[in-house]
Amino acid sequence: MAYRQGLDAETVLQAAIELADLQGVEQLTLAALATKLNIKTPSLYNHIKGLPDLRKQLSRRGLVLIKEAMVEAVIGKAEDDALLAAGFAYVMFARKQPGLYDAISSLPDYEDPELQEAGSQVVLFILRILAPYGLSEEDALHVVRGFRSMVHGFASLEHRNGFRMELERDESLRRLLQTYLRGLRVAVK
Amino acid sequence: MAYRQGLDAETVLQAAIELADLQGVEQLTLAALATKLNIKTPSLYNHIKGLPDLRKQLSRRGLVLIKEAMVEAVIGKAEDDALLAAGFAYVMFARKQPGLYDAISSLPDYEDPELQEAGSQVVLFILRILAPYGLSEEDALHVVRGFRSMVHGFASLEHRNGFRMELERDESLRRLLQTYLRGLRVAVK
DNA sequence: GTATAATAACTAATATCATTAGTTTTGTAA
DNA sequence: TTACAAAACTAATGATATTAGTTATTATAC
Repeated sequence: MAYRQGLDAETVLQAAIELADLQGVEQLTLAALATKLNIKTPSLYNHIKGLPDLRKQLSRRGLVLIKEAMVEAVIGKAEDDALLAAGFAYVMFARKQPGLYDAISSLPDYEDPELQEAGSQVVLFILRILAPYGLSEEDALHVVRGFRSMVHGFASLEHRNGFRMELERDESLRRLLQTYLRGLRVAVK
Repeated sequence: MAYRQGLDAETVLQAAIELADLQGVEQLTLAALATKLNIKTPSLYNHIKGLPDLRKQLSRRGLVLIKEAMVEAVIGKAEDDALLAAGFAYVMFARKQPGLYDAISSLPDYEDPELQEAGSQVVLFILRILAPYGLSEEDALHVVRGFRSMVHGFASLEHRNGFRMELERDESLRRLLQTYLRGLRVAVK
C-alpha cells in the first residue's frame, strides 16, 4: 500500500460513523475501521487518540447533528407545532443514523466538557422554543427534561425493537407529544 | 483451590448482577466475574453459555424485577395515582440497580423469545392499570408506548448524567408524568 | 533546489478478552 | 466399590486495543 493516502481525522470520523450506522456502535472496532480505510490498525492512532476518544467524537457529532436537524425542522413553526416538529426530527434522526444516535445515548458519562457543550446547545434550543409559553425558568427546565425524556425514550425503545405490537409508531409518537403538550396547556403547575 | 465449591447458575447470575451494578454492564467481563467467584474464566462455561447469554439473562432478570417493583408500588392505588407510582418505581429501580437496568436497555435486540415474554409482562401490567380509563385497545397501546418512553427516557438520561442543571429530578419526573396524565384526561383523542 | 523536520504509514510486540478442547478431580448413584 | 456425570482445571487460539520503534513521504526552511 502506498504511504500517505491523505487520510485525516474527519475522514476517519466519517468512516466510523458509517460503520456505526451499519452495524451498531458496539461493533465499531478499530480493526474494522482500519480495514475499511485500507490501513493497519495502529495507523489510526495518527488521527484518533483511541477507541474511547473516537466514541466521544461520535457522540459529539451526533449531538451537533441532531440539534441541527431539529433547528431545521422548526423553521416557520412555533409553540406546539414547533415542539412536535422538533420531537419528530429527533426521532427521525435516530432512525436515519442509528449508530450515531447510539453513540449519543450509550455514553458512559457526560463528564467531558465538549460533550457538555454540545448537550447544552440542545437544551438551549428547546428552551428557545419554549419561550413563547411564558414559563418560569424553573418550569421551563422541567419541561425540557420532560421533552428530552419522551423523545429519547421513544427513539431508544424503537431502536431496540422494543415496540412489537402492530401499531403505527409515528402515531404513537404524535400522541405522546400531543398529550403532553395538551397537559401543559391545561394547568401551568 | 478446592474443586467443587458448589457454584450454580443462580449464584453466577447474582455475582454478575453485582458486578454490573457496581461498574456498569460494559465493564462486566467474564474475567472479572471469574475472579469474583474465585474460579478461572473457562469454568464459568459450566454455568453459562457465554457472555452474550449472560447478558441476556441479566436483561431477563431485570425485566422481571422491574415489573415486580411496579406491581408492588401500585398496591392499593388506581388510575393516575397508580401510573405515577409505577413510573416512580420504574425510575427508582433504574437508580438502585443501574447495571441491571442497563442490561435491559442496552440490548442489541429483543429477538429472543424469553426476553419478549418478560417484556410482554411489563406491557400487560401497564395495560391493566389503564383498564379503568376505558380506552380502546389501540388507544391503550399507544399510551403504553408513551408511558414506557417517558420512564425509560428519564431513567436513561438520568443514568448518563444527562440532567446537569441544579433542579430536583424527582420533581421533573413527577411533572412529566402528571402533565401527560392531565393531557390524557382532557381529550380522549 | 536541497536539507531538515514533521507526519503518516508501517511492523513487531504486549496485554486483555472470550472461547474451545482436553484433562483432572470430585460427588453421586448404581 | 465402581462408574459416570459434573465442575473445576490447564493449555491454546483468535480477536482486540494499545504502545514502541521504524520507514517513507510530504512540507517547510534556508
